[in-house]
Amino acid sequence: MADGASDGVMTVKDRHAALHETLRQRICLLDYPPATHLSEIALAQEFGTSRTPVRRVLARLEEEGLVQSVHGVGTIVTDADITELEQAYRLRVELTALTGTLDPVMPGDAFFKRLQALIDRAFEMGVSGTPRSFTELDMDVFQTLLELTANDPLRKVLERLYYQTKRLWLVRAIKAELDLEDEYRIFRHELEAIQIALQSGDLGAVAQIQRAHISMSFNRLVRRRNEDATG
Amino acid sequence: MADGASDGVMTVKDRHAALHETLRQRICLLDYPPATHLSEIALAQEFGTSRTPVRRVLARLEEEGLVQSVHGVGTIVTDADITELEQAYRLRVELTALTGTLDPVMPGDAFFKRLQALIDRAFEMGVSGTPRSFTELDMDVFQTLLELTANDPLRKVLERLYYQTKRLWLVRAIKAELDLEDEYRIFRHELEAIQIALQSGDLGAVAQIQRAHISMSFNRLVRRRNEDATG
DNA sequence: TGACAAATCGTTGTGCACATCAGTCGATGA
DNA sequence: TCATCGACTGATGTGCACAACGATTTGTCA
Repeated sequence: MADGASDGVMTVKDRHAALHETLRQRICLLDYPPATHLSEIALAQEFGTSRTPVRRVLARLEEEGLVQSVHGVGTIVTDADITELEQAYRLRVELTALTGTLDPVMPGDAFFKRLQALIDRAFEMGVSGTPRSFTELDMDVFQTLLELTANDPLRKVLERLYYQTKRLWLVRAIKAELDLEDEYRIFRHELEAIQIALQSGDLGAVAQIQRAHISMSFNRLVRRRNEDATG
Repeated sequence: MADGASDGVMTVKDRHAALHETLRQRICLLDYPPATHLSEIALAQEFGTSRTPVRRVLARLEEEGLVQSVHGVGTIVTDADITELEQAYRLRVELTALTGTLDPVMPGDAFFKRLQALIDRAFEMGVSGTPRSFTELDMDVFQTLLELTANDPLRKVLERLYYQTKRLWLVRAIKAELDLEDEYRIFRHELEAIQIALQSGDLGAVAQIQRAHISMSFNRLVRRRNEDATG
């Protein structure tokens, strides 16, 4: 991971960013499931520091809506509730479309190779992949495709919304409330479509494809919820 | 200001929010001009607390791009540079348009009265208003119009972008690099247009009007910069 | 036996002392 | 006189002890 500078030095902000990324990963991969109590002291000991830097990271995670700190109670991982995250999801859909119109950047050859490697990973995984490994792949794909826009504020906001909403899918997938075979197949198809659009040099199309798939993914989540409710 | 709960109690998060709002206001109204060194100790003494809560607020302001903390140097108010904020401005333009399509809410009578009061303030100010008092009015208008959408993530992002970009205008206005009479007149016209669209019940039109004016405002800032460069 | 109250435990929030770092001023030597 | 090195100053970052707070448990009385 691109933690520190090109040297081996770990400056203050690097450690902060590394810890933030680690905890965010653990929360979104459900290593810390919703309602988990995070101990500041335990985290401080694990990372060989004191509570102060840990608290700073937890405060940032609270701003991002992934945890919630209550005085006298603890720092609890927030629940991934679809009704509360629907607004975030719909905003994410619209913002994804903007990546095609706000400062799109045509990538170089190295990008195409990385994308091909990601597609290979998706096909190798096939149907044997676990929901967790699939989510890890999805995160890598997201971070990669984020490079297609140079608009930094847009990237920051999209990253926020992505990690806010991504747990919804993983929770449902682990509970076997989703047709995983369908999900994997659709994802592979999306990757190929994006590759085709990229080879055509149409970054607007890439954005629209992503937008469509995010929207469809949300609809599948909602549909399954409604079916469970009526069934 | 809606600081605490309905009671007079000031809980922890209320104090945090109040301090954050205060400092943000001071930065965006140029009480702390760009490059100002903010002293954690001085702020702690002013607000009758210690450095710890102040540092938490400053960290949040740094996330929002209003200040920058450097170890061994200090916490400095960031520069309001138009080239760096152009991406944020363009994103703000597009997001403003989304307020008309993502969870728009038709306001009640109380809202119309508040809007009329704001319009009255704008006309009373006329040409005698200072750039600062004009910005204060603009902030109140922004916060009011933000209620026209119920999409909370969208509101949070828009608020962020607004305070990031608003200093650009005020800096130019104070340096008399803008035609203030024009700016005031256009703003009053925008308010009336919004009122008309609201009375028609067309929230999408309200969003488009705002979008157009934000875009035009940015273009006036850019145009003036280019003229100064060539002149 | 049940209900209520007080003590206890663990947690986050705060304050303070110290470590660490960058910029500056001044002494010192060529 | 100028350059260079070093101490000094003031800032943010960190660690630790304590305060404030909420949930739980336990003890007591009706």
